[in-house]
Amino acid sequence: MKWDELKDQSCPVARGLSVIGDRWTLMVLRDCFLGIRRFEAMQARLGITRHVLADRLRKLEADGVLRREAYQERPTRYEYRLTEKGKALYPVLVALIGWAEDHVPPEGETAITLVSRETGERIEPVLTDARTGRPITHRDVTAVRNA
Amino acid sequence: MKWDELKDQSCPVARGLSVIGDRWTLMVLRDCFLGIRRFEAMQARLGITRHVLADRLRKLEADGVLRREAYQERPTRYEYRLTEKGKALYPVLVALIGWAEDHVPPEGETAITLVSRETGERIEPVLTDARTGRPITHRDVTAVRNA
DNA sequence: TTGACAGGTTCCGAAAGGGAACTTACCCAT
DNA sequence: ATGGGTAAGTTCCCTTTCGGAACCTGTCAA
Repeated sequence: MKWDELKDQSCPVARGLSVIGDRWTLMVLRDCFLGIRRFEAMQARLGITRHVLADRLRKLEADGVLRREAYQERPTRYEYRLTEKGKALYPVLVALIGWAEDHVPPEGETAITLVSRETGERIEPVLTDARTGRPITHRDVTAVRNA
Repeated sequence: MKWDELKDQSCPVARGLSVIGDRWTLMVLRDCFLGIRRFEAMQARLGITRHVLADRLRKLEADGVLRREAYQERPTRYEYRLTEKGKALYPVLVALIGWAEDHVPPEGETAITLVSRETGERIEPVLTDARTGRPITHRDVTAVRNA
């Protein structure tokens, strides 16, 4: 299978990965959530090559995850902002952070901590079922194939 | 930056992606969660080339996400199973599924639905803070850099 | 001895990625 | 007007990775 055939698959994992499954894409989105909006800043922070960054931003815009907005004229310069669709990816990023914090120990110390904007306290992300309020693990949940 | 330098970074997103940031890795893990354990079966389901699949399985084993277990001798054949570290990735996969279901519409119909193993009812994954029980969105949470 | 099965490995050409320099278009200070 | 700085890309070249298909190994069964 080729990579671009993924988006047409019926599996939601495949469809999701067709957008964010790339090596750099979630790193770009991490920076977006941190408020980084400009090409130069992203390139400097990520260490990604300019060519690849330009390509990823184009794709993310095409997929509706980012939107490009002119922040000055003459010369026209654009910055990249998360759309609602992009902001909806936050739980994916947080789930990944939670896993990495628990299972992929850093060399030195962890750079960021997620805190409540309101109380300033550290948060502990856990995925729950909105209906029952109970945590979701692979033991409680099973996937059924739709007929 | 090269890809394999990522695992040494202080950012948990980078560390997480150093393990599962690859194009195919989460697809492989999806199959693992569905109970697929053998090379041939994965290769047939994923359409990934055998070479890349062998490589990914090796890396996932080296990272402690999968463990290889002999299921027969003469000739020795191995199957791949999720470790606890691997099982802990379930929320990441579910968060991705949730996002894709809401924001990346399929061509036809969605192949799988997550249901409670107990009640059989459809679940609605939502990321919450274990302390307060409240949903986590980018609006409620902010990242602070550790000094 | 031929074939099937399972889990790989090997080979090749094609596509993607890394690194660095170049381009465009403007502003500002000398 | 000349040179330097800023920002967002693009272009070039070379290396790495990927996709596709064939081949290998060990065993059993017909």
